[in-house]
Amino acid sequence: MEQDKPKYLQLKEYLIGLIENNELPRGNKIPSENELAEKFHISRHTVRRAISELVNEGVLITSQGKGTFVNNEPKSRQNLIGVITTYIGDYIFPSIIRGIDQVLSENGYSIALGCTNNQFDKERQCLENFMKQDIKGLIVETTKSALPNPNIELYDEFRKRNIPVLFMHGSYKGYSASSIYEDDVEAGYIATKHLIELGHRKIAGIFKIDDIQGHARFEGYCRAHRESGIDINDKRIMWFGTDDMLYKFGKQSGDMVIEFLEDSTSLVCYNEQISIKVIDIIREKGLTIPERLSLVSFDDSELAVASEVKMTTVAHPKEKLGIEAANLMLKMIKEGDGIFKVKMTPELVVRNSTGRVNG
Amino acid sequence: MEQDKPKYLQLKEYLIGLIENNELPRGNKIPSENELAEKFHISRHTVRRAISELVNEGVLITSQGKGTFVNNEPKSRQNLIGVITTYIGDYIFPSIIRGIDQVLSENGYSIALGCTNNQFDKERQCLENFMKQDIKGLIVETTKSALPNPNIELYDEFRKRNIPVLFMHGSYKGYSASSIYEDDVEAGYIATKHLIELGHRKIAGIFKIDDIQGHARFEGYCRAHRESGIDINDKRIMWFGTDDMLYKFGKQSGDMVIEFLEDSTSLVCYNEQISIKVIDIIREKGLTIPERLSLVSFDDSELAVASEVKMTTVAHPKEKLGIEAANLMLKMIKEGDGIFKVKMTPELVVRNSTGRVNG
DNA sequence: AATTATTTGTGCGTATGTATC
DNA sequence: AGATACATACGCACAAATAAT
Repeated sequence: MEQDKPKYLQLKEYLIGLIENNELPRGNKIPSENELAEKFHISRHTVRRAISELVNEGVLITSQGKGTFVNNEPKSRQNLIGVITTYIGDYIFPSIIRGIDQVLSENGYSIALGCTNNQFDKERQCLENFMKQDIKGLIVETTKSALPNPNIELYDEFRKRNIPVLFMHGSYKGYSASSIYEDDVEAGYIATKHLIELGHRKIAGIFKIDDIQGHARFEGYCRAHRESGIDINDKRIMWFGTDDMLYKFGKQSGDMVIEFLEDSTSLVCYNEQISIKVIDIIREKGLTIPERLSLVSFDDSELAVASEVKMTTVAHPKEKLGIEAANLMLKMIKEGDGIFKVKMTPELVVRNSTGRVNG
Repeated sequence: MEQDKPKYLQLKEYLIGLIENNELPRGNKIPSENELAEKFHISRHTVRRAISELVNEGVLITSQGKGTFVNNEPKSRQNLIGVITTYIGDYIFPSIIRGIDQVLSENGYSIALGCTNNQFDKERQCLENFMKQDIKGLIVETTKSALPNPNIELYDEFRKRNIPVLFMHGSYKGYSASSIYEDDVEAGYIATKHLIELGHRKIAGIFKIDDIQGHARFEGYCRAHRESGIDINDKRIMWFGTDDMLYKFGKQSGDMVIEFLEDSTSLVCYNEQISIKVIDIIREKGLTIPERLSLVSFDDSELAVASEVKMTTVAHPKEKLGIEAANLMLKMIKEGDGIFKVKMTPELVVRNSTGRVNG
């Protein structure tokens, strides 16, 4: 033997080597304790120690009177990837998960799921749960991504343990990490550009204030305006947050929304859950889309074609984003550290909620 | 000491007892090996064996030169519950998962997710993945539940390992297991009954053929007819499967659907994904709901109120079903074996897709 | 700063028990 | 019944880390 390593460790390595080189195939009997002791001129006690540790690690199985055997099913590898999403009612969530699951399950991984309901304390709970699981990677849809995050230290802890973390839909401000996201600035840009090309100049916008996606889409909205030399009027912008979302677009707020849209000929609307409600409000007032108001939405979910008015919308990559996220995660697991950024390009889907401006 | 158990096992139990009774609080030093050996009149070797096993189990931590200590963070328990769903695009899926997650995360469990896309081979893959994970329980939304299942042996394997299995949305035919489900017969019944009470006698039905839910809703449909002495006409029943679903209700099939509905004044429609498409087809022909056709749907998802016609529908318990499923799972884990059946009652939500029959 | 006692880690030898073939 | 192989158990010696003197 070699070096000054403990003899029982040397024997362990020797046995593992034999198994890995297939000189001791699965299920085979290994030499008896006495044989090993004799061969390496060590005591049987020392042999037993090496074997007992390998048994504990699930590599070997001992059977009194029969012998010691190489375990057929190697250690049950954990192969879990943690996935944290925000508000699971997020209507594009199932597509994303499906994409992730598709890739991961093919590679022998499973998804461990947690949802935050877009609340920091729930996010923390998820992270702490996953910390106890032996996950191999973490994919996180950011919670209230436009705000500073109080759970950064936990994310650091994962990285300290060499567990790669991948953010979806934008990472936290000022926190450097791998991320995969739709190019939301571009999405906001092409949505607005489409309306401008149809002759619209009075373009209202509804955006989400506590998600970075809302900020980005707004930025695209602004860029399209600037590029075309159209001034942006603050009165045409409405912001909403996770908390007042239900209220602001409920039945009781119909008049407020109508008033907000009064002076505009078109609307860039944050997502289809909101768009559906806006369409309802407008229809109830006897107004029509796109004649009275052209509307561009985002995501291209089931809801985009659920209404009689089929929405013109900027399609979110959804399932494809999930697939790419999973592939990137596998790469990160393989290659170890490094910060990756993947940006996915959105596409405009023109249906019949938009038309040339009237008058 | 006692009995004829191996001495090292007796010592292990003694130490575990001390820890559990808090006589050796977390982080404390336990007596040294020599002290224990002396106290119990056993050799130090035997003491070491007991301690080394406890170290391996994560109960103790040894430190050369310092001593042996009770581990502060007891073994990172796995606490994973496997959840298998069918086609994840199932539009009520997010709600169910949210319900499950809500309960499980509060109890320190995480969800391991897999989806089958309603295909048996994918279901098998999920089960095999979970077999390798050390899951504590399994909640399964049945795949093609009306057909015999080729993966029964795998479910048996879980039960052999004392991992409780809970089926959602009906268990497999002829397989006795715990299950939690909406009372779909009742759902079909109250949907049909509602139409009958509005004076309808010519009630068409669209049902899914390869899910047991489709069969059950159809059964309720039949019962309501029988009870009211109305004959069922086979020509008013349309069946569809997972595979021909997209085709049967796509644009190209509009005429076929219209022809199918020609002689009926109302429709009981399997779910809202289908209902939305039927509504579209009808609207394109210039017909109106509920004047020309009253429609009752199932599930009460986002889609039910997405269209201009707000659907009368039988509300699926969704989130509540998820919550109940998770609670039942926790109970099964605690109490061990036993077969539980939980039936949840659906409720009719009357909106404006149904009206009194004309003429 | 060096010494010493304590505690765990490594290693050998031996004996007996028990399951399997 | 006997040989073989693992399981339990005792005793001893020395190494290495730690803490207290």
